[in-house]
Amino acid sequence: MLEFAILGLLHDGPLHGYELRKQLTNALGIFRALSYGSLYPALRALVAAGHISATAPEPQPLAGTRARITYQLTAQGKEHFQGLVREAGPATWDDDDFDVRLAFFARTEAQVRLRILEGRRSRLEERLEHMREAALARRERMDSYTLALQQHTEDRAEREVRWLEELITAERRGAHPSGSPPPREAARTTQPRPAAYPTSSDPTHPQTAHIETKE
Amino acid sequence: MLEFAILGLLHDGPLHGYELRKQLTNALGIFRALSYGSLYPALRALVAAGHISATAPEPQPLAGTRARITYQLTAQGKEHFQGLVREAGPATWDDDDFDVRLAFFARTEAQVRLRILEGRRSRLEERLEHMREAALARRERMDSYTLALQQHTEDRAEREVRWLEELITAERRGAHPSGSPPPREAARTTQPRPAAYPTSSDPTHPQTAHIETKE
DNA sequence: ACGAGATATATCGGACCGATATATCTCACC
DNA sequence: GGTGAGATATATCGGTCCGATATATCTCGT
Repeated sequence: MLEFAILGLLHDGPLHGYELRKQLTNALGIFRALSYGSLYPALRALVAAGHISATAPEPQPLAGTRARITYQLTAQGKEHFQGLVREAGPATWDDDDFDVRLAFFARTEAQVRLRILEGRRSRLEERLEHMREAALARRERMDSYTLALQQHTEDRAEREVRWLEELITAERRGAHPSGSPPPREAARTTQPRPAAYPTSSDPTHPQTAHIETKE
Repeated sequence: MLEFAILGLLHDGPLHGYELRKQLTNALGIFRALSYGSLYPALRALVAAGHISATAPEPQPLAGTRARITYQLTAQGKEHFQGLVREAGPATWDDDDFDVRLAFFARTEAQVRLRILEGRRSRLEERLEHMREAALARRERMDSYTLALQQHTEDRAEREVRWLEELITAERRGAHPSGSPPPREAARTTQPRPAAYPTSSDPTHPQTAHIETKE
């Protein structure tokens, strides 16, 4: 996943480790606080694999900075990234992975985008159903804190499902990456927002993805 | 963290590994899908430390199950847990850790509860501020997907802050662990599947980030 | 009688974090 | 002019937890 993110970011131009980390942490918001203990080894591995190339530590550091090593994508790395993008498997529906995938949607084919969004939605719906069952089964023995947490988590999941629904609708309608912007979280100031939920073009159950549910 | 959760759960009575995992994963909702690769080693470590004790694999397995090893809390383990509960440090404000802590609030002193809730709130507020700055700095170069994600994440964080605010208020008012229940997130108890439309039952201000109350 | 599936314990490699060490440069402040 | 806080930058290490996999036993439907 980290390697995927690095390759994705380097599409925008060469970067050195420190800056790369900032982008991944702050800018993209993915990786709450990416550790150098993950980053530098990953960079070395990518160099070893030939997916990126490293410039030797700058001989004459420009004013204001220590010598740095700049990394850039190789042709092979670009290819590898495209391969990874297409491999949108079950792991992709997970919380962290999903965010990273979404961050590089602009470089992802529409077909794959839809698959990821729908996979994520199914995943959340499964989780929700599961949560509700479990909650029902022990609603007696729950202290108020657990209950509060349970409800907040449930609410959050429901919201995300709705958000995904909007993204999916927009996607199907053919909103281009740099064209019209996807919905902005229901801006609940007003605006009834007609037809923002499932509707036509939704045969039955859109996806058959459905990964084996554990327990 | 895992050890903390195990010790916490075992307060309710002895359990064997398989069941313990179910409780941690499904019931408490913490640990999306706790791995046995974490659980069993953790159990052994806890036994070695004397915090829990293990019954030898049942000599005569009752009908219907394979022989199992049952674990129960020792007096020392109980003590250790109390020590951990009081050590509510910065690590506690993190997403996963916070959920686990909250799950055992019923066994946590009011003073510590408040500290955790407020710490969590500050953390979220910092993160929010940081996100907004970063977003502002590169609002030009953001594709629509990144923007959508950014906004959804922001919205989710705002909501959690509001939720925390309610919990904190309730806590200060002195809602006792087994007494009056804390606020329940716009209560919508059960209800099979509340169709996906914007619930406008939000009493608090819809938008407007009132993020000033940092300490 | 047979296989699918739940119950149950266990191990292994790998991904990522958190703390720490290190070096260099800038800038505020006294 | 000296000192120290803080940003920039690379690096390593131990630890925690995940994901896949192996194993054995019992139940139940067909």
